[in-house]
Amino acid sequence: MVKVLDDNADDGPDHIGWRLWQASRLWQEDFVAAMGAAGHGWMTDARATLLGHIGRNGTPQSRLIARMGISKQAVQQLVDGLEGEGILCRVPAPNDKRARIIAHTPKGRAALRDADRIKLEIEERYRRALGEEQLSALKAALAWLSRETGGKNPARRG
Amino acid sequence: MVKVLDDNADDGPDHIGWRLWQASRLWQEDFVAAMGAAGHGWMTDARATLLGHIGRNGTPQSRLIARMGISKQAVQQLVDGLEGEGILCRVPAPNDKRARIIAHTPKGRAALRDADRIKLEIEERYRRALGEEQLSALKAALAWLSRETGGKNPARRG
DNA sequence: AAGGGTAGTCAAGTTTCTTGACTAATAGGT
DNA sequence: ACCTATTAGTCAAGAAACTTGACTACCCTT
Repeated sequence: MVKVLDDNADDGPDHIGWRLWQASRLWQEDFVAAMGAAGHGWMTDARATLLGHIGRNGTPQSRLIARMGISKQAVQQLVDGLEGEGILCRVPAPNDKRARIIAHTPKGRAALRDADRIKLEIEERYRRALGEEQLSALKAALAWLSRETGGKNPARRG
Repeated sequence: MVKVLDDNADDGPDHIGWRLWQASRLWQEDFVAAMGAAGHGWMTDARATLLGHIGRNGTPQSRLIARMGISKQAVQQLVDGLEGEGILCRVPAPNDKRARIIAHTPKGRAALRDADRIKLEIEERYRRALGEEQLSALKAALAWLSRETGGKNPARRG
């Protein structure tokens, strides 16, 4: 009879995928919490990700779709929600009557400033703990993973 | 009139949180795809995360809840699903008539073997690309982030 | 002007995770 | 033994973040 011993009783799994998931989740929790504390209670993980892809002068919705690796309908629904919150607005594109530019409202720009500040604060916290060298290595490694494994993500299908 | 120039037209945002999210997502995509190819088409991101927390000899549901940082109902539903797929089963705990041990079925153990292999394959791919040194640095940095920022996660409420 | 690809919308459904309300068993103090 | 608080788990309902499928409107090429 085998002794009933839980072989990962201590601290959970240990493969790199789990660590990535965990770290990502914790970063987002931190970020959303800090944004909430700064008065932007509407912020969520998914919205933060979307907003990160929108430039200061706006970004065509089609480009958001191409970049984010999720379906165009998902992007649309996220934008719908943020439009409803008064953070984003859709303006017609000058060249193409089909296209819309997703841009920040004044309220959105205020949130953007706070978000940028908070991102830097979190990164600074990481830097203090890991040290400049290890943080740089982390960023470099993640950059490779995003580029190499993610480069082939062909905007999905329709 | 400002020139309409999208300031992140090239490759998206660049803060560490986004990189973590991206890397995590790509790992999971790889893993789920490889598991699907190995005949385990029922595998999803969330299920992979849950299964990673279950020891070879089973793990009490309450411990899963404490570890995973999600609500007990979420764990329950995930387990329900995997029980329905024939991957997991709930056996009564010997000491405590309330408790249930979540354990693998034979089918679940087969999946576990494939999962372990695939995790190693993905990690090996990362190792070839990043080199041993950079991969170690990545793992060390992620370990810190999980431990330090995540240690205070008090099993939520509920 | 015709046909094919692109930009976006509408509708409906799935997965994953949430809060709230509940039952049953255990643990501790009196 | 008895009451109470805590712990383990379930049931029900719902929100968030996605998905596929079907559609319209526009652009570009031939």
